[in-house]
Amino acid sequence: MGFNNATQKDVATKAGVSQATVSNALNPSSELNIRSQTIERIKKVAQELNYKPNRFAKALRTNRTQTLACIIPDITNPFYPALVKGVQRACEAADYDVVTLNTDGSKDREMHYIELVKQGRYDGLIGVFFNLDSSHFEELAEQNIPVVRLESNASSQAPQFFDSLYVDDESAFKDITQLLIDKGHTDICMISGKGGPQHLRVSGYKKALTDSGIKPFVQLEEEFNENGGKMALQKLLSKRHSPSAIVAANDLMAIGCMRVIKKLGLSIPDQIAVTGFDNIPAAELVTPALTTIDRFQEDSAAKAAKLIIGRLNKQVIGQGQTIKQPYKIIRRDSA
Amino acid sequence: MGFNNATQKDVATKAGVSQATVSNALNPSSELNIRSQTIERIKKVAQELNYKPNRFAKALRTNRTQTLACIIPDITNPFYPALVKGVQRACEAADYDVVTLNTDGSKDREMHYIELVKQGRYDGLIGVFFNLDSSHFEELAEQNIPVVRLESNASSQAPQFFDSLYVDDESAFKDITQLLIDKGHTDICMISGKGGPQHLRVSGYKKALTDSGIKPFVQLEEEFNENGGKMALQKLLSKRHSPSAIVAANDLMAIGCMRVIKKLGLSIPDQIAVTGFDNIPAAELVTPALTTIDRFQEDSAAKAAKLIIGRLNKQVIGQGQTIKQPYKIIRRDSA
DNA sequence: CATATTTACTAATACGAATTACTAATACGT
DNA sequence: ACGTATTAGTAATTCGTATTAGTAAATATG
Repeated sequence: MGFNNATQKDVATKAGVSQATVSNALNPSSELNIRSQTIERIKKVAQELNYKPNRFAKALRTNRTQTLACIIPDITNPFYPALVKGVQRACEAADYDVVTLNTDGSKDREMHYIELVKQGRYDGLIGVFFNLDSSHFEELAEQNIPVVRLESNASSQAPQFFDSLYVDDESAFKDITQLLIDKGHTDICMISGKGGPQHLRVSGYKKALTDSGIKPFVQLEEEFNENGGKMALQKLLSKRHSPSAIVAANDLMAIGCMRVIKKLGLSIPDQIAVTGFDNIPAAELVTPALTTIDRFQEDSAAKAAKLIIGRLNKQVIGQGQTIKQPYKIIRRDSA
Repeated sequence: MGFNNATQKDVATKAGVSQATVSNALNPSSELNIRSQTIERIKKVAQELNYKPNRFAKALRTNRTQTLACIIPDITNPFYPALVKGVQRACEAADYDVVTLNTDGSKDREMHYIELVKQGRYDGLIGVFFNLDSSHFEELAEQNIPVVRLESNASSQAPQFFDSLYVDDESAFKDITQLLIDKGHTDICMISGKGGPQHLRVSGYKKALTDSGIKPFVQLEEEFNENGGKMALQKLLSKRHSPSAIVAANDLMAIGCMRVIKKLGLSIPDQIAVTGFDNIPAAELVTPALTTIDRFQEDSAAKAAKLIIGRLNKQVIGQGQTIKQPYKIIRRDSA
């Protein structure tokens, strides 16, 4: 298992200096004086021997693991791969490893992974949490372990133990509902799951309607996936006549809902228009292609990772920030 | 950064023994004799102090990192999340971390990551490689770093430097083509990308046709994604009259192809039937739902991870194995 | 009963890098 | 010319664990 790796000692011997000097020469942060020609010589030898610092020795000494945790509900949920990729991209550039952990959206698992981070297994974490509030991150903050949460609203309470990148879901849903209103729809319903951020989406939908004097109708469902979308629409139709447009809380629900509409022989968007949220890959593959909202997951996540690394390098300091991220309506054929 | 973690020394002091004894008591693999009551006492104290071994110290000493690399082309390709999840599931159970690395399908990046593994950064690797052959894994084998490749055919040449889990693509495509034949199709074309495993898929398709005396027609395209599917079908239709069925080399190509068919106003499957391969999540979301082949990615990948861990624990020894994995035709509405 | 063996541990060291404390040589100020 | 800085390094120690080499006491053997 992993032999033949040159160590600082090997470099030192070949360059005719001590191990300490190699360490200092290669870590320019050091305060010690070394002649620049010596530094050059050492660097050259290091290159010749293909010296790569042993990150475990380094971690042991410095308490820095060069590894970040990326904690998400479920990598097989099509919303998350782009997020993970953004984190990986930013981390690769800085030679950080990233370990992706799935919580399944359960509080126990969210707390379990936080625990691992507290134990110093990772230098920082980027995460999407459904069940934790600010206080769960206090100890992490005390230990100086930076955290970025990717969220759906501005988490406002001070003290802020973490950085927060959020998309203004309420405003996004107000916008997409407005899009439907502008297209002349006067009967617009919403289907949504019951989970965390979803009430903001509902409230955005309602705000747009109130401004236009349209009466809201919201059908909630436990699951917020494709099946939830199917169920919600069926319940909705059993309660009232069919609306001219449906705002779904996310793409998966929208797609489930489209399935039911098509099965009923109704046309999309002519008889019922449908909108989603997330712009998952399948959104442009379904028929008709789904009108939805992109949250630029990959870029936001990359930004999150850079922020963490910035804090680890003391380039970013001070209180946790709450930073709004952009979104964009993607007009396709379903509305 | 990660203080307040109890060490073996702390446990030793509190239990009134030496650090070495703690180490030995907690690592039952050791050959030393320790009274079982002493072991119990140490374990109890360890629990009280919430002792967690420092995995970097451990890694430094043992050259074992408790981390596996999972090397794939692209986490945002819908085929891979399930695979990654399978690996994560198996690794979590054994307290291994998994670092997921994206190669973008490029040879440079594939080799780059192999290099990292050689440096001892990970204990083993599970990977999908498009551009590497057996010889690239020889050094890894010499260093006793176990490798499992997830492949599309039995890689046969001895000496076998790695384990291989493969799905018999040729046979799968023979089967799905046969399904179309059995449904009465007599004009079946195939669209495919040019990349690695795809020629086996083409040859499976051809074999089925030859047995039935139908003339094959294959349209190749550079990209093997949705766009590749679109392009391939357009080229195909510019060269010959439209077939009654199309076998696509994967789901993404099938979906692209379906888009073109629908745009032409032809019905699926009545005028043209379409089949895919992979059973990505979008396959059941498109309209009509795609008939395709499931490769049980998640389970295979979990098996791969367990195999790696088995080798690391010396529970599995000997030459690399080549193990066939199951597949299953998923009949939906597109064929 | 004297010696060999086993039992149950401890002391010392190693892993590779970072860091603290030290030293030898040169330069500087008065 | 003498004491003080500065320069350019080195030696020794540390991080937490695993392991090798002991050791002291208890037990077995002839």
